[in-house]
Amino acid sequence: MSDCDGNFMDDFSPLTSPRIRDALAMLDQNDNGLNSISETFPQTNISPDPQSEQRSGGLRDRMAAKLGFDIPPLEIGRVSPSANLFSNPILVSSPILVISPGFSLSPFLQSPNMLSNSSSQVNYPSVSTPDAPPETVESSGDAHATMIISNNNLPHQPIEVDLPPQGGSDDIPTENSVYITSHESNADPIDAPLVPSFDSEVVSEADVMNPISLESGSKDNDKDREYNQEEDKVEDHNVVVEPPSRKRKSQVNTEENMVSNIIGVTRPKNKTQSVITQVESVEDHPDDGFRWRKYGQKVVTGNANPRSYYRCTYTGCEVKKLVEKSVDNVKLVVATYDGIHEHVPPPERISKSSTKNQSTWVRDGLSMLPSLPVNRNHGVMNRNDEPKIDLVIPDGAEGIQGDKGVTVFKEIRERLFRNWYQPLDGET
DNA sequence: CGAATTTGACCGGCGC
DNA sequence: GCGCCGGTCAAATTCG
Repeated sequence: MSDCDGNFMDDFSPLTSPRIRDALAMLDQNDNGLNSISETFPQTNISPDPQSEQRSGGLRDRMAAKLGFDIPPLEIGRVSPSANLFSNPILVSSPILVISPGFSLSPFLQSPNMLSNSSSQVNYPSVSTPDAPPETVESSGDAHATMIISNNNLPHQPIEVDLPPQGGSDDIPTENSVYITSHESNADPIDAPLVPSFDSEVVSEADVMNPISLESGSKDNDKDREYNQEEDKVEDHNVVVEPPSRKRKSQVNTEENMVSNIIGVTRPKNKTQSVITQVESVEDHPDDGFRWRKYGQKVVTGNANPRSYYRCTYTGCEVKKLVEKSVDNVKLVVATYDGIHEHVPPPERISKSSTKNQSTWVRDGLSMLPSLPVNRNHGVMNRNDEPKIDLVIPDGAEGIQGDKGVTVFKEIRERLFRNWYQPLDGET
């Protein structure tokens, strides 16, 4: 917990790449700071990607049916030569995705394609923005991403987003996609304060790699922490706060705080934010810079590839991670991070990663963006929840250079951690 | 020998 | 009410 108190930002690595900005810019042509997508693209109904028609009958279709919207096909092929986010170098370009609370992640795991690159334009039917074409968001590059926007009040909105031509450096690891669910409205009365209130944020894949220090209500769960004992061997990578593990009858009953998500999985009643990353890798469990302990494995319907369950081994950290290979492409490893790491990666780990694995969060700034401020009470989506993107970091977002060479987007930081971040040197 | 993984059982939610 | 399903537990096993 101590890690969370104030200085976590100093632990972020430099946010050097403009890539995220470009990507974000694609989503929001408004040059006036942060904008709510729900405001910018009210009631949008994205037209199905023509390419998706070519994959009828696939998992994507199943998921589309399940989610209630069409899923654009995955376009894999853009590989960053030096991408080494994970120990496995084969990574795909990564789009940026933010999903509001109430949107189940499970479907994405089963059909990661919907997260991947797609066509070159974003069509936003009914979109009306001062600075952006009503129905189209063009990109400055050739990389694309498909966005699934969830909103409790809007229809599911798959949005394709073009990514800039690797605006960042080549060594920026690129995940195929990142989903971030957030929420805010249903925060648990008890835990809500633990995480700054914020709407969905558009974050780069690197964000997922952040060793972020966020409170996650662990105060109430200290007694539940038993699985981690290695503070100096952190290997975490992504964070999302998850409520205490579901207990059996004989165990502490916290069912009153639980609720089912879209596919019936027990989740915290007030939703939990999660981040889904998709990485092309030959390994079943690519190294993401954090240390995980596997606690289960299971084959789930819709994917012959088993899903593995991991927990962060860091003491007190309750971040969980689900990893499975895409049913459509075994090279794609889809990982869902549930919870927020309340600690920073240990020095040795950072060193190791930067020298051996070249984990991005160590080498480039993107990874050091504040990770998803996930409240254990956020993220769980209900079957009827609608997609929503509450916030898009506009092009030209102000980056802040910290005293440790850390650069973060001020907008993001303030939005995500406004309740407890400490101004960086030179900042007013 | 301690840590990590494996794996079958168990649990609870959801749909029928 | 029952069966299915995803997630978790925990004893056994393997690994370093």
